Amino acid sequence: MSALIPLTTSPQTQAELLTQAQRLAGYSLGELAAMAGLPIPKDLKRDKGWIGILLELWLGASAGSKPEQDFAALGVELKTIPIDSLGRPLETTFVCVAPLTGNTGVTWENSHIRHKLKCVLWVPVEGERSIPLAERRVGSPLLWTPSAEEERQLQMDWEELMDLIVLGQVEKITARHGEVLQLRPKAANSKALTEAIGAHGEPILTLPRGFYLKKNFTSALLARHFMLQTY
DNA sequence: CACTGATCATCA
DNA sequence: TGATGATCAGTG
Repeated sequence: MSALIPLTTSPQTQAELLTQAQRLAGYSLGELAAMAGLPIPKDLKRDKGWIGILLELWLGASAGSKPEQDFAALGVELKTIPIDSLGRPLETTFVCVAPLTGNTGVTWENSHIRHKLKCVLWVPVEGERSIPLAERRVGSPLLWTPSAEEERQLQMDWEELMDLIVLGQVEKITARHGEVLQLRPKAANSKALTEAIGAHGEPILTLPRGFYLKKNFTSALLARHFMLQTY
């Protein structure tokens, strides 16, 4: 019997990473935080990334702020995803910031988002606000690589959205564009602006945008793996 | 219910 | 400012 302890060093293989993630399944966030010596906030209002940080700690991810995958050596990105009692996502999933300028030569193949989604370790966590944060439990992890169909969907949406961005229509994009991928603000607040291309090709200032996976996509992805109902 | 736009903390 | 980690909260 081995004690449950956080990985202090990066996992060396995907199998090691997955095994460690599997060991966490069933534990509450309160238990994992206590064992890791991490203070537990009352709720996530002022600590929206707290669960992600906690899981990074337990899984030996290079914690913090690197513009790379969480497990660069393994080519794996870590994503926690809040789910309801039936395993359905409660929120869209942020993937990465969308490039609004300098997109010459950018294709789906060499895009940042494709690289991010090449391999993702999904860790579902109970997310209903009726459950106190400390009592929410970690679910079974899923090491995921997009299927051909999933990648096709992502590419279609990405190309549609990027076309609009490049053509100066970024401010006309709504969250309904795209079947599985959406573009929404991703900023500190509404006063944080970034450069983009205007309707007449001129530079404009607009809210930074991010790519988010819609719930229908992540729901199906989790369902495919866990064989849960998708409705 | 999904969509919308806004927001929070931390780091370089 | 923009990258990392995301969720909040109001409206159709």
